[in-house]
Amino acid sequence: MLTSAEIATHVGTNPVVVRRVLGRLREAGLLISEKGHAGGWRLARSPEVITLADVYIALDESIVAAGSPDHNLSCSVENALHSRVAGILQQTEMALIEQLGKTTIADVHDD
Amino acid sequence: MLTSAEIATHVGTNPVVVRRVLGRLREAGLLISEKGHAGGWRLARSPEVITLADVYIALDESIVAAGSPDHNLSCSVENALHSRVAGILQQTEMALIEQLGKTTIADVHDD
DNA sequence: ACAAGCGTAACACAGTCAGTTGCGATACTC
DNA sequence: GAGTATCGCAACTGACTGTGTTACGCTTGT
Repeated sequence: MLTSAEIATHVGTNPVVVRRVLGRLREAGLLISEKGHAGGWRLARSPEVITLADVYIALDESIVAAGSPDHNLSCSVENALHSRVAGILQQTEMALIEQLGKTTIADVHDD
Repeated sequence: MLTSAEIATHVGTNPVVVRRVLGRLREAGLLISEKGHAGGWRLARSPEVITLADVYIALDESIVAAGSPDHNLSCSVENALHSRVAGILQQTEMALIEQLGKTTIADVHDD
């Protein structure tokens, strides 16, 4: 069980920033936070069953993202380009998630 | 042969912005710009042999990029995490480029 | 009651990017 | 040679974003 302040000190930032990020992981069910005296943060599940993909998805990063096609755009070339690129990006994102899914928190910790 | 002003009007932006972007494609050898009266922009090669990967690389996007590992960081877990993630991202980026390489400008144009 | 912790809102600050203006250099036309 | 159209580039602005910070309320254990 670690407090926001401890984590913040360790990574060189501010407790509020830590709570902002970890809060999203809590919403996703990856972490549990406890309030009050002796509160703090801990993993919601065993580190062996949390993958980097879980974290990536929880943070909703979508590094590889295609914005919506800006409907009603008159240029057919622009449309065609967007379709193709969007397809490729989606495919790439799935590949990324698949790769991230192969590494667990425990794997990283044991290196 | 199109001028920056024509292209800018078409995509709804400013000629200078167009020149900024297309200038990078020119540096990469994908486009040729001609100065003076009746100048403008044209493809440096046939659209059949320019791929989306060429454009992606020319623009140096690196959508999927891992910053340098911030050398000399004391936390071994952080190090291990960075190594693994960087590897996955690099692999993903290569896959993206490979996919982009399968589509040429001509392909997009003919849709 | 008090202290320690999270949750959240509000604000400041720096960085980034599109947009804009201005000006010089180049090349074509007359 | 004068005029005009174009690119090349630098400088400035404004919007947006992300981090950091402060402040305050709520929860929990001693």
